[in-house]
Amino acid sequence: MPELPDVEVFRLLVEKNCLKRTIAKVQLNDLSMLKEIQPKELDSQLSGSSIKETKRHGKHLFIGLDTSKWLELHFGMTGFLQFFPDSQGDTQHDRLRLDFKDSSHLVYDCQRKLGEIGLVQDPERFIQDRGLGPDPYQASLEQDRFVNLISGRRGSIKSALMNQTLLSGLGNIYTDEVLLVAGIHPKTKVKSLRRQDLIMIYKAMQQVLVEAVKREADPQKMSDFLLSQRGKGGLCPHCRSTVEKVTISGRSAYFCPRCQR
DNA sequence: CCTATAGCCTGACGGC
DNA sequence: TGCCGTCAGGCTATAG
Repeated sequence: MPELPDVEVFRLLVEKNCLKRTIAKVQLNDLSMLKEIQPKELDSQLSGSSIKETKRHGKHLFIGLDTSKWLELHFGMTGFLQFFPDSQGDTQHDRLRLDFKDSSHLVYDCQRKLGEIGLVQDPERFIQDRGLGPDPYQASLEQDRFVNLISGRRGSIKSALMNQTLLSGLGNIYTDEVLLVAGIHPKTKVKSLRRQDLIMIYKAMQQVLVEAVKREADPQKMSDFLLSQRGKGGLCPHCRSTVEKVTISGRSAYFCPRCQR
C-alpha cells in the first residue's frame, strides 16, 4: 500500500484524528522495527507529549510532538495506520500502538516488518541525511527540475522514477500508473526520451498523484486505474487491451502493449 | 559513476 | 489436507 498517495492518506488520518491528543501509553510490540533509537527512549519521548502537526516527504511520515521531536514512520511493503475512536479495536500485526488520554488510539501495523519506526529531531535534516530526492506531490517539484533530475540516466525510465534519491515517493505501482497515462513503455531507456516525453511524464505524474489522493488511495475507488488490473488477464483501463507484465530491476511492471511503446 | 541483483521479513495463493 | 515454491505496492548492501 505505501507509496506517496497512501502515506499522504495516513498523514491526513493523523491530521484529522490525532492533533492535540495527548499520548498516555506507548505500546511497542516489535523491537526490530526501531531505527536508531532504544525502546525505552521512544517510550519516554512519546509518553505524555501531544501531537502537534504532521509532515510527509515521499514515503516517510513525520508526526510532530509538542516537545519538538518527530515520530518518523516508514511503511515498507505492508505497513498502514488505523485510528480507533475508543479503547476497542486492534489489528493483526500492530507493531506500535499509541493510546491517547481519552482512550482513542492509533495503531501502526506492519505485517512484513519492512518498515521502520524512528524519532527525529528535524525532518529536513533527516531527508538530507538519507539523501532523499524532492517530493513530487502537487506543485512542490517544478517541471524543469524534474526534467533535469531524470535526464542523463542510463537505465530505464521506470527505475529512474522509482529511485528515491532522484525523486521521493513513487514506487512500483504508481510508476506503472504514471507511465500508462504518459503512454511510455516502462523499459524505455531514459536516454532515448525527448524533453517532450519527460514533460508528458511529469504531467502524468502530477495528475495521477493528485487523483489517487483524492480517492484516498483506496483500490475500491480506483477501478479505472491500472493498479486494479494487475495480475490475471487484466485489461487496460484506456483501451481494454490485455495488460502485460515484464520484470524490471527485480520488480513486476505492468503495462498496456497498445498504449505504451 | 551507475545499474542490476540477492537478501531481509511474513503470509497468501496455486500446484502437486 | 499438507507441503513447497512463488510472489508481494520497499530498501539496503554488494557485485558487475
